[in-house]
Amino acid sequence: MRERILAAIRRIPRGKVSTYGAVARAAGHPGAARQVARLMRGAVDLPWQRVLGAGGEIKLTGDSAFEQRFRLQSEGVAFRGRRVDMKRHEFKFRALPRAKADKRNQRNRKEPQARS
DNA sequence: AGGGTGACGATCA
DNA sequence: ATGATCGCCACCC
Repeated sequence: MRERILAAIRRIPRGKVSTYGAVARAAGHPGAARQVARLMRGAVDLPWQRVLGAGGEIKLTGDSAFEQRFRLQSEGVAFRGRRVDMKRHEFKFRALPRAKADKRNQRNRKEPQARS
């Protein structure tokens, strides 16, 4: 579970954001939003600032909340009041990594290797 | 086993 | 918009 979640978070591109719940679902663990958050507390090398609460709200408190906002604005993410303008910056994951891989293969499928 | 906790989320007053 | 409530789930006493 840990790896799938971290992988999902790392897929969020610069200038885009997602939510704890969406990351959990994308990793194949619907309902595990809290675990996503928990997991980020020790993880290094992670674009943690791109993960927000539902609706684009920053769930951190105190200084870290300010830092998250600062880092997001630094990469071009616009806020509307206290929340991120999800309309413009929400990153949509493509189903499960599994299904995703299949689709990708299907599309790139043109190798005339089917002979024998 | 039992109870409390949280970078959550959906719902309702 | 704000606060309360409840469901959820892995951890940690």
